[in-house]
Amino acid sequence: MPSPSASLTKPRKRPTQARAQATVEAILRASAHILGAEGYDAVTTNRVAARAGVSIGSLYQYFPSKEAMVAELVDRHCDRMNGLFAGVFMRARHLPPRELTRELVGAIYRAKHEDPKLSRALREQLPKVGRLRRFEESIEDITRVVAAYFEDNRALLRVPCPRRAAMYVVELGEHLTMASISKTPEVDPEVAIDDITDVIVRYVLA
Amino acid sequence: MPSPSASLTKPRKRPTQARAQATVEAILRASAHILGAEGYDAVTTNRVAARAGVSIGSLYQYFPSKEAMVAELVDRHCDRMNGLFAGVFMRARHLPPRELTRELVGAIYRAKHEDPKLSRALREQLPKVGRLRRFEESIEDITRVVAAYFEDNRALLRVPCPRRAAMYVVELGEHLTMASISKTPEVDPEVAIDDITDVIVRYVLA
Amino acid sequence: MPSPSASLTKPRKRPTQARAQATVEAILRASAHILGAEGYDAVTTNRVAARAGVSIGSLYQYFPSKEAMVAELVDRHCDRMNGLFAGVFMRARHLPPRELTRELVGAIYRAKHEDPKLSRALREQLPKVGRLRRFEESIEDITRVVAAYFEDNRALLRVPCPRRAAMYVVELGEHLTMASISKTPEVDPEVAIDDITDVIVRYVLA
Amino acid sequence: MPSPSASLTKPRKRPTQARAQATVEAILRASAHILGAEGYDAVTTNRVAARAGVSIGSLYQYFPSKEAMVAELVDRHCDRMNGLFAGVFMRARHLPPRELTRELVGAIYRAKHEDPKLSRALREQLPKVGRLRRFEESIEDITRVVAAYFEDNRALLRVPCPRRAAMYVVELGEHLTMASISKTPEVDPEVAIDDITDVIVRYVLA
DNA sequence: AATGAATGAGAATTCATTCAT
DNA sequence: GATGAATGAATTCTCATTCAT
Repeated sequence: MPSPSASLTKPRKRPTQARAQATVEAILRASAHILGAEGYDAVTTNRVAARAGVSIGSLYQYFPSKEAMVAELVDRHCDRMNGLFAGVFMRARHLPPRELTRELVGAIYRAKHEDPKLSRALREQLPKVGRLRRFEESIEDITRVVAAYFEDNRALLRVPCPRRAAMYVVELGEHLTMASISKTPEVDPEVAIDDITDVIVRYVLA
Repeated sequence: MPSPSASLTKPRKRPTQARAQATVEAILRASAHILGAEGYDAVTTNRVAARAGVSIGSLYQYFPSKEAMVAELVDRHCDRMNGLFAGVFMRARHLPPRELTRELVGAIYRAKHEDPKLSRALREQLPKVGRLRRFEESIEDITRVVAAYFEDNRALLRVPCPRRAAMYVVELGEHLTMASISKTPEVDPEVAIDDITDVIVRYVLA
Repeated sequence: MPSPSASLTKPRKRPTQARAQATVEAILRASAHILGAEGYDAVTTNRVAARAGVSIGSLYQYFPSKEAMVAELVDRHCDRMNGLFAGVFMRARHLPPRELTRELVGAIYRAKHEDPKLSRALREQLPKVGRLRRFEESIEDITRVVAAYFEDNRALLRVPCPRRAAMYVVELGEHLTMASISKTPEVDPEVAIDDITDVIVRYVLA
Repeated sequence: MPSPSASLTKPRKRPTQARAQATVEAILRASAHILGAEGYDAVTTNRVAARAGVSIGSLYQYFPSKEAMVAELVDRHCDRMNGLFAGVFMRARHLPPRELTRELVGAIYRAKHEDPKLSRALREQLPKVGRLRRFEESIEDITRVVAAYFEDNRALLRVPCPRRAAMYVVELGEHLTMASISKTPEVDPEVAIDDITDVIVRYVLA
């Protein structure tokens, strides 16, 4: 029995057979490709189905709408980023602040760097796809983690308000990685990561 | 100044020009309103014409396409921002770097503050292709000005590459003002401007 | 400014030009034809537009949905029937009961007889088209008129409850005309009208 | 009766048949439910299969098409109604006409009363083509029985044409029961049955 | 026999744009 | 110039039905 709160962007059915799983993956891969290469408006359900080598009907078996399909892409992307952040933070939390920061920025940077245009498109289509709230929540989660870290390490901190500093830092980390990847993908990642780390660290540390 | 005895029924300028101007303004105002309030997808030519109190035919009299219409909006916005930036920069370029930065951030902040939603839509929702790329180009213009300033004042600079530093600084100024206005509108503008200035200055200055 | 309560079946715009009026009529004529000849499922917007010699876009200029289009057909039909009933009742209310009844039945019968299949389809598609309520209200109106007449002429009445008698009579008049027209369109209208009148009169009159 | 010593693990009938029967019943029950509750348009083969707890493949194992499935529903309903009518008619055919009529109306009334919405949907919402015409045919069958009775009892008859009288009477019985059940469910069934009987008898009998 | 994944024709609807008046 | 009626390609989505496993 499906949940009564089934939303418009909730996947339609859990594919159980391997074949179905493959279909879903093919669809998502096709969406991602078109979205990255030509932008959201080029993502039409028929094109996605065609590129996935699947009938349009199959697409709608698994996704109730075009938005749901892209939302799934967004969800996976967010999950991946959140997981990455949490994982690196766990592993590196006892490093000195600069190194910790560099690890975090580096992880995010490299993840987005794999497909800059897709990352950007995903970020931009959040509102259309009803995932803005979810994304903001995950940003807030991260901000909370950072703020807690700042509270615990006030001695290192240059700025007075840990809460607001955390917000700036997260905003800044998110945005500068994105901007750097979109606008200067040719710059050596290590250099870009250094720069972004630098912006953050200089602002925050005593 | 025309003679005061000119017939009251004879308009001073060719009426067509004055009326045409009014029509164009009404159209752009309507586009801007819809764009800010409901986003780019809601900006349809028919709706714009309706809201502007103008027939769809007239809209196409003045704009050859929807893209041209929105491009005009973008152009004006960019012209205004660039003018603002250039003006403040001219006036304040001999202030100490921190004050100069603060002036610039403040100007941008206040300009965006007038219509946060429109500013945001203009920045985030427009397709990044064709004439609508103008926004990005205008950012690049500003970046060039900043980079030139950095080149001229290398002595003050902490970071090695003025070009890249300029990019980070502009992105950061752009984005943090927007984020601050949208996400923490309750914070005193002066405080927000101070913080953003701080982020920039700490990063850049020796 | 359109009414804020604009419903899904409310026509989209009042056509003002003669050409537009002609378009609307052509669309409605085409709908009516297909509905009568092949039933509701055959009424597709594209077919209607094609048959009306009009583009699909034009159809949607005037009707926000397929339902709205058929609803307009229903509305016109109901208006016509109500008007007919009211008109005949006014004109014939002082005739002896049997003649009055015959006039009313005859008017309805002849109106429906013009296009039996269309009348039937219209009647059957009321729920799908969101006009059930409206139809029922107009039946209730008529029932009230009949009930009032019965109250005023209790002496003639055989049955005890004028209210319920009115309901039976209207139900019966509605349905028997419909059934007679659909199932035995070959029977001489005058005979059918006599029969139906007879059913009603025998039941009701002392 | 099979031997009581038959192995308990060996089903008495070929299991396939019993299971198949159960499947068919489940499918028909599901169709009937959806048809009654949400109307014919909501009856989709996939939904029916889901509600029946059966795969769509199985549904097509037992019914070659959607039409066949609904036709089976109609057939059963008609068989039941015709059987009921025939049974009561057999049993009561020698009662005086008024009592006979009352028996028949009562039987129909009670049968429809069991599931008014399904009865109504069956009558009003099904396409009148192909195998689904069966409903109309079944009405015609009943009409023939009534007509035959009228022929055999011309002496009692007030109206000249037994054939047409039969049609009116059946339509009227059908429709007034339905209307009474749907529109005035609060009225005591016995009273409603009396009224309907009265309409019929007054019309027909000398 | 059963399953459920896959199919695809076909339906409704939108919206930038054209053009006759 | 202005108007607004008309256009139709393009898009989303449904649902009866087939078929491989």
